[in-house]
Amino acid sequence: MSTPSAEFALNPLDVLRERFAGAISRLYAGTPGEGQDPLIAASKNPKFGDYQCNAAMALGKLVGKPPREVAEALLKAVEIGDIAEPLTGANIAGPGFINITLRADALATLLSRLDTADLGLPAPAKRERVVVDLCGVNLAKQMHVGHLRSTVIGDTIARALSRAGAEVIRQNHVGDWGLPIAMVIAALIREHGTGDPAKYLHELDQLDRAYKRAQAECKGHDELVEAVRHCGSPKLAAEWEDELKQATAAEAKLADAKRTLMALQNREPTELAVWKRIYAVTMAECLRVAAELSADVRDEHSAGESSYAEELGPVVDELLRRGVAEESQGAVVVRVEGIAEPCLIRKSDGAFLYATTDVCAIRRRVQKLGAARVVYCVDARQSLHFRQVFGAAERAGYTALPGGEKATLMHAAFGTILGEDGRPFKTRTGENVRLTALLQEAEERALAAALSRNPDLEPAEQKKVAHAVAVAAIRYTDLSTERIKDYVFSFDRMLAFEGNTGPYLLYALVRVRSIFRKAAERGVDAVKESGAALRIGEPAEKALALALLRYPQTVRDVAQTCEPHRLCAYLYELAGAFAVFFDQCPVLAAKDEGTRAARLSLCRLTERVLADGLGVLGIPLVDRM
RNA sequence: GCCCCGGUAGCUCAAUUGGAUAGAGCUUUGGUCUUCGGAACCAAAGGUUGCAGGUUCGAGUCCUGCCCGGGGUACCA
Repeated sequence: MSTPSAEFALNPLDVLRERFAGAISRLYAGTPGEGQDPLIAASKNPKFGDYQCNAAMALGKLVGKPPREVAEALLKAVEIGDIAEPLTGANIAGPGFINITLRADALATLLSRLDTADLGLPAPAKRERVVVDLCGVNLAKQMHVGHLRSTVIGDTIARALSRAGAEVIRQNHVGDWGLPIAMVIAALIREHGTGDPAKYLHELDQLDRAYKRAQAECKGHDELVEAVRHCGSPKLAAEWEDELKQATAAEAKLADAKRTLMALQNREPTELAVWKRIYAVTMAECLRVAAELSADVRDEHSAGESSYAEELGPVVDELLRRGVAEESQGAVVVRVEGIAEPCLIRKSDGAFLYATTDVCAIRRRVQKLGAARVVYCVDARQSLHFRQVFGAAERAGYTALPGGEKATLMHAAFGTILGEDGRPFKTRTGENVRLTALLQEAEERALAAALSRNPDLEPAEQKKVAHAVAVAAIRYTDLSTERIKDYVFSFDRMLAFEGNTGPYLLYALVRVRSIFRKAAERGVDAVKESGAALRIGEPAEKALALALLRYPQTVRDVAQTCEPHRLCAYLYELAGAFAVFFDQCPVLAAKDEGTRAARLSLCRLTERVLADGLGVLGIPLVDRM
């Protein structure tokens, strides 16, 4: 996420940072203050100017002079006359803050640099390769609310990285292997025989039911039953007859599942055919749901657990041989510094675990795919698991890139979606809420709300608008707060359309677009005029311009930190700045043609940044709503 | 027990990673508008940032100890 050199910078922060750094190094060469960060920041309060330099306090400490004296020296030494109003003693405030106000013409120049095809985010010469682990579909299960955050946040992080110039490889770590799947396969073969599974298996709902059935059938083996069985009392055994029968049946089913798992691992045609069918049926449905949420998760992003099956044994053996792993209580573990619980990579019965797969995944992603960064967009409850796996991979040397540099592993953890009761979000019957159901209800509500405000909405457009607003509401809610925090799911709040919501941002886009539509109706050549020179006069124009200039760095920050809520907050502020501008600065009815053209340019740029930003959030765009 | 995460206005959340008087939205009250979409804009009201110490020019942010809530804690994924 490199920043452009200040010479071509469009971000005032970059320009000011460079100029003040220059002044500091000239003034304090050879002193402890020489390398002091200029500490340039956008001012929170307009009365402190547009930007501020906060370095004088730290410098004062370093060179043993009063901070205000340092500030005085700084503002005399720094050369920013080309972009800022002249600095005088009046610009020094408080303990030594230097307040800076940009010149209107400089603002226009900077804005024109933003007005390029890439909106200030040119592709860097060296594109960093990043793997984003997202979505996490499970075979034989519908996409439900438990997949929402990984899909939406992961997709947005991937988009931000890509927009900031990274080469992104999305990886859907599909849960397509292991005993649970074997249980389903075993159950299906018992129920339908060994014939072609395509003949009886058509949709995911069948599998969803089969999965639950298989889970239930294999359960029933608890410690109480075990105790009764072993106590040898005929009386107790008679009383517990049903439970014992159930347990015996469950054990048989479980044994069947384990046999099936072995068969699957040996690529037996019957089991493999059922597995393939389950895979096809599941993915067709789940990828369609992902697409409806405008998440870019496609078949080629799938890298299921099954694809690591062949690597597990050799990796564990290798780690044992190299002394990275050790035997412990019959199992194989990798001990990780600073964590009490070791990372378990082979069970005492010889089977592998999900940690084994994840260690192999790191090896593949870094050493084969060449990822300099791997971002895991996974539930925060997996935090310990990833600390263990990252530590194990590190010890194994799997985080070393082919060139020798070390890859960065990051768990972009997110909190839980809660119901109104504060417990994890479920249906009244305790089921997981399906994403299709969620989306459908959101669309119905969105349509009703849209029609109540805009009854003239063309029937042909209604479906598109309802979908865009629903996706905007759902995604924005999920993205707009810090991802580590839990949130309570509420249709009412996300579709309230007032304040900080996805629909509000769409509304801002619709309003700016309607200006151009109106322009066309009135015969104004908006395309030509909006290419006119920018001119910043009114306070509302200036505030909008300052907001626009922050866009590229905001996207880079989101890519760096994997925190989409920063982009949400930015876009909300931009939408707010535009709303004020829209309120106070007539565009088509501007007092003269020059002003109209300049304002059309500002509108065009606002439209482009809003659309681009909404695109990074994965929110579908509309012209009307 | 140990580990991780959270605690900010009545409610939902921010706070540019240590900067000025902690900001938005919702709610409430009042106001703006013969004008490009009122899903708007402006203003008022609302705070011991869980508690107590510490670090320093400066702490919601960092360090220590407590309190409350959630989660995780060796052979499920």
